[in-house]
Amino acid sequence: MSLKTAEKILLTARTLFNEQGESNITASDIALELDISPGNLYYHFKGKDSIHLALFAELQRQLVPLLATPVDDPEMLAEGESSMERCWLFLTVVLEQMLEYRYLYHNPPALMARYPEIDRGFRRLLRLSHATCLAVAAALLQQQSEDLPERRLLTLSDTLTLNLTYWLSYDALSNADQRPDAVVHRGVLQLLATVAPYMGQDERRFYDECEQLYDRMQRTND
Amino acid sequence: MSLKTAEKILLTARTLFNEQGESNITASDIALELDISPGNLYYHFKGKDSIHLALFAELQRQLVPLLATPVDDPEMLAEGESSMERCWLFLTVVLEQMLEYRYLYHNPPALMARYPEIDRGFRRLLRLSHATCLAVAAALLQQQSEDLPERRLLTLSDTLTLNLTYWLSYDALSNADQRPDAVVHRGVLQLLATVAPYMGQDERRFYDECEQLYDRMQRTND
DNA sequence: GTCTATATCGGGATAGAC
DNA sequence: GTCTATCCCGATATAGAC
Repeated sequence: MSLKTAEKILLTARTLFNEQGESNITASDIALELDISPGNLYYHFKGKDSIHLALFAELQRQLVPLLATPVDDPEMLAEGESSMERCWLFLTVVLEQMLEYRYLYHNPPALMARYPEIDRGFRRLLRLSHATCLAVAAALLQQQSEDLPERRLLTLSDTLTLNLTYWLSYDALSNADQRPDAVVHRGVLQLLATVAPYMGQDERRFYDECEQLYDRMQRTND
Repeated sequence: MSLKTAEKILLTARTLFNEQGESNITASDIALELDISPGNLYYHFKGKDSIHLALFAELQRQLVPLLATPVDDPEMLAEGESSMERCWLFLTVVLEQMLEYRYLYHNPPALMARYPEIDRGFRRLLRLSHATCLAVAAALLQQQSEDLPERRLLTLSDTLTLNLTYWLSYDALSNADQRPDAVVHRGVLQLLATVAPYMGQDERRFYDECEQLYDRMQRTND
């Protein structure tokens, strides 16, 4: 715990937001959890507002370059025979990153309404996600004999983006009983499942293996 | 405007919640909008809490029977040749109903954290939606030669449920520029698109027609 | 049923000592 | 940098007159 106070505040705030929901946490709660005084917190950040902006800036710094990778360099996912493995890994990393800031994905409109900056940023993030999903879909389908019409590919990317964006919320609501540490795996599987029906034999086989692997993981839970 | 005050309060609250976000509206805002005093509002409802519970009860009263229809009576969607038309209509009605209470879907965790009753109810609603989506998928795929393995059908229902639940939020974020009155149509199309790759020739043709119809609608917007 | 007036409470924010 | 003490304000909630 050699973090500076400012950093500790951001980390604690993020954790509390994730665990109890952003709207249920006050500046004093954060100070209390950290065993510092509210006054001290206000010395570092001018209230919840500037904490929120700082956290969102953090998320952008980490997620934007990550999401942009396959857009800037389509070869990254597509080349070789193992596009499936690459996509699987890539989506895992993305979802794990999102998980760290999941409070944001649980309730975008609330923050967007309060902070125009977050509003613009989140929409930008969503557009980027769409481009990323398009790249993922293209990589997975590249070895198909007949390729999808442009229109279909865009609709598929829409579905992928929606699933990616809201998976953490949906899973929290519907799979409360299952292993919480497998949220990310379930999410990746869900995304791959969306593309699965379009895939050829090889890719399908890999997907089936993932499915079985996941089922085995689930069983060890009982 | 022959509604009783209590009913007017619920209607106004719901409208304001939908337009400006639940967390940004206070009890006084509702009173102000209605041109009644805050005291009067508190005579009818003991604060925002009881308004929220009343609104959620309303939603349940309307949505539960609707979602349950195809679960209780699978023939409703499946019989005849026109299962596609029936599903299309059914999903339209469901989404329109959800649209009336969209503030809830924009931010489930916030309300669920505050009201255990809504927490239980929303999870119940989600389970029911899943069953409903399963029935819809089954109806659309009934005329397939080879039928989907159980596992795949469940995953598909998961995708449909997620898309149904979060479509209104996603559309509000990403399609702000497009016709707002077509949210529901876009949503239905999105849901059908998810099932499309599994469908046979006839169903596919109907879906393609929907797609073209929608595109024409969009163009009249310019 | 509806109003006005008022009490209460909690979170946001600042001043000034250490 | 950190603390204590305090102020401010908006939202919730109640009392009592009409």
